[in-house]
Amino acid sequence: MNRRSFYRAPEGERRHELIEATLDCISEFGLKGATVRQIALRAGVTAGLVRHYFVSKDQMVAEAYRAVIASLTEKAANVEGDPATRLRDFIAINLTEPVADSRSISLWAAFISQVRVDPVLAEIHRDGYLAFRNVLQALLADFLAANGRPAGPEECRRYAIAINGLVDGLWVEGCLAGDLFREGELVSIAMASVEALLGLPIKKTENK
Amino acid sequence: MNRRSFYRAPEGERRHELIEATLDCISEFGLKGATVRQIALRAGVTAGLVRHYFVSKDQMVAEAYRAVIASLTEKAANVEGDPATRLRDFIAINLTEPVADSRSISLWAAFISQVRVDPVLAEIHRDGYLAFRNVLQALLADFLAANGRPAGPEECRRYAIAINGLVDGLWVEGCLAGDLFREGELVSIAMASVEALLGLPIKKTENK
DNA sequence: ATGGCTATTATACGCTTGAATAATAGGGAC
DNA sequence: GTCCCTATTATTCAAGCGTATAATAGCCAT
Repeated sequence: MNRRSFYRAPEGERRHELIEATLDCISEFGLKGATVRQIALRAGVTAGLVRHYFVSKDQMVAEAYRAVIASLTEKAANVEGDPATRLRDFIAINLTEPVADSRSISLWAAFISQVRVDPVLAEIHRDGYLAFRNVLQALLADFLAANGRPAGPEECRRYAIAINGLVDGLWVEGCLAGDLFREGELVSIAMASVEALLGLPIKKTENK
Repeated sequence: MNRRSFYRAPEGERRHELIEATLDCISEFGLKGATVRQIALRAGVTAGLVRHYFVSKDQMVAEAYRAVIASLTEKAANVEGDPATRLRDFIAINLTEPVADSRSISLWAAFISQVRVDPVLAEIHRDGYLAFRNVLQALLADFLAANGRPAGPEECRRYAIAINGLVDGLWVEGCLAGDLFREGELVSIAMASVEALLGLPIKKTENK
């Protein structure tokens, strides 16, 4: 008796809540501090429920990682407009919130640190990385073609590797020490750098 | 009786062994798997000894992080020769072993993921990052001056942020998926990218 | 050689962990 | 309404955690 009352949630909703709670805990307390009990507390349920939705805590964490990768990727992949606009937006999206914030990099780093330990996470990571880079590579191919500098796959690959590195590196810098930079400074540096790398302007221009 | 025989090590040596064992365990099993017992096993001692050298496991981990930062930084900071050579070496060192390998990034990520959790680690990180970037910034200032393009602190800062991001990003890419790149490919891409960013050649030339 | 200091081992303790189980409450079908 | 299914709570368990304490072995000074 005196048992706590509760809301009986639809499966998808509850799973989503649990995954979000998992990510909250990992970002706030680290992988070590993200215990089943802490996660359940955050999700507003009791610990036993986790095992009703996931076969193990590890599986729940892996699914949470998929969610992180997806959220970091999807925003950047959905840019629209002409090639120059898409390229600019791609850069800006990745270097401003919500993609660039301390929660994101905490999660990213927590999972990266497990890539050597857990082959499941390693595979999730590799898939996400290649997908991300391929989006960028296609974007660069379009942009170069539209600006009278069509490039073969090999050249695009090298550009994609370099610009991906640049954007990722600036993303890390911004996430970890955003206060060391002025508002919009990283985006501005990234834009100028990409222009220098490609040897082409990507600024918005009235050339219609 | 029947107590295990042991070697009575000098303090510095034993501390160093314990810290190395800590790093080995973190890189192989993650922060979660780096337990006092596992670390002691790796170091060839029993668990109790840890507390003889460190006031807590957390303190030992923090010192281990300092060691990581130092090893990632010192090699890059000790480049010698004329400015162009130093710049080239700086890039090459950071993108080849032993700085660029999967163990390094596992350790780096494990600690980064704790920056939000543990203020001590956060401070260690920030100090290391700024030191690293300042080395690069000084290096760029020298290089630009030596090539007839002297630049003020603000311009050097922007270049340092961009190139630091580029090198860090390529470092991450290489550490996590070295097999996706050809031998020396990342270094080659980095060299070409830095030349494009600065608008100056950094290749070895016979211009004496 | 031997006495004394301490680095090291060995063992135990209290706590937290992920997981398993049993009891119960929510809510749709009828 | 009442029955039935199952999502959820409550409780328990063994294992592993970091730490504390006491016994002991290595080794230097004498």
